[in-house]
Amino acid sequence: MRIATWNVNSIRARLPIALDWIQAQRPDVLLLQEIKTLEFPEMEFASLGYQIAYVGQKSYNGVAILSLHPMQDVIKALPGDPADDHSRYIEATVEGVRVASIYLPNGNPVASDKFPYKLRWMDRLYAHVEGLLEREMPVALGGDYNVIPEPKDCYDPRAWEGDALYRPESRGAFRALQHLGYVDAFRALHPQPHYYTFWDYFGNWERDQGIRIDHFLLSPQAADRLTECSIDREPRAREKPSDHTPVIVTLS
DNA sequence: ATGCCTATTGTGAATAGA
Repeated sequence: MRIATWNVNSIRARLPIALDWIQAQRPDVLLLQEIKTLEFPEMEFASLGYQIAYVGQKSYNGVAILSLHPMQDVIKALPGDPADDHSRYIEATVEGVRVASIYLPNGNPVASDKFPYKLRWMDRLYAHVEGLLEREMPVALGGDYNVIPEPKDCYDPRAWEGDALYRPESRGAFRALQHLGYVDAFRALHPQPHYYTFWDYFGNWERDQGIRIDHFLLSPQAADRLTECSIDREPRAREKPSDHTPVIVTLS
């Protein structure tokens, strides 16, 4: 079973690239973030055989799960704060695997209320995915975590000091998820430094100065089945790309 | 450190991203 995650930075702006990519790769499940619309363009993907569950929002945020197989028990918000109106979390069961599409808050500027919002959101995520472990089933939490886990996950750690993506609180909260028993799938298979999933639009792609912030966290039952995890840089090299590129995980 | 670019809303310039 192949599951991919991709922050597309607007599904409408990315429609040609996304349709090309999904036809070329045919993942069983594709988790999308930042669809940036209230209404997902479902028809185009349905005609390729994909079922779609999503929670949209005007202009900002928005997450989706596209699946070649039926989805069960969809939830469309991260529990823990009914007043949180950002569309940043959706979860479903596909072929016995619990999958989530996560768009974790950026958190910048750190001096604003956005940073405590990010940390509170990570606390809610911790509480929720701790509960998922009790199901003792494979869980794959994919998405844009907006966290650079370690120095080797960026080109120049000094450039990121003090940034919400690299602050000790953010990295600590990500590490806490791992300490619950969730495995960073890409890192487990690729210990080498300088693998990236995001490059800004200011020339960092050309210089290959990126950051690794899109991740799959796997429950023990999913990690036992982990055979492959890769970053597909091809969509980032195209015309009018997203600033993120897909990560694909394979479970036996 | 900031925002060189991109996207959205909506039709000009502000907001957000990371």
